[in-house]
Amino acid sequence: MEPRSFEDEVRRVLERLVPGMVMTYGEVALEAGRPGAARAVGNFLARCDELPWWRVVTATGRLVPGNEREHASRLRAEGVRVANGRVVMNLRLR
DNA sequence: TATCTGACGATAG
DNA sequence: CCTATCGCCAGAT
Repeated sequence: MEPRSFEDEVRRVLERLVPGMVMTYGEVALEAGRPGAARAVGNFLARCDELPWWRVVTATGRLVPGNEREHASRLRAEGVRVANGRVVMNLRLR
């Protein structure tokens, strides 16, 4: 069997995200079976308009550099809290 | 095979 | 909180 490409793996992950859900680039990479490829995920999303790229942010909740206005707008439209240019992340208590 | 690029991430200061 | 660094990855050259 021909192994699916990196981009196809990322599509699989993004396609099952629903409005209001947000993931980090690193999480997407992990779910796609490519731990550590967070940077590659960003590069791909940068030139992919068929996917919900706005539902992906950095590990600290930062939005897309240079396009924060639109990014925040799209997120808020789905009920996601955004403040000071970043998504209000859930506190992951351990 | 070697380098370079970039919507990343963790860490040190 | 911020910047500087370094490590990592997939693609393009």
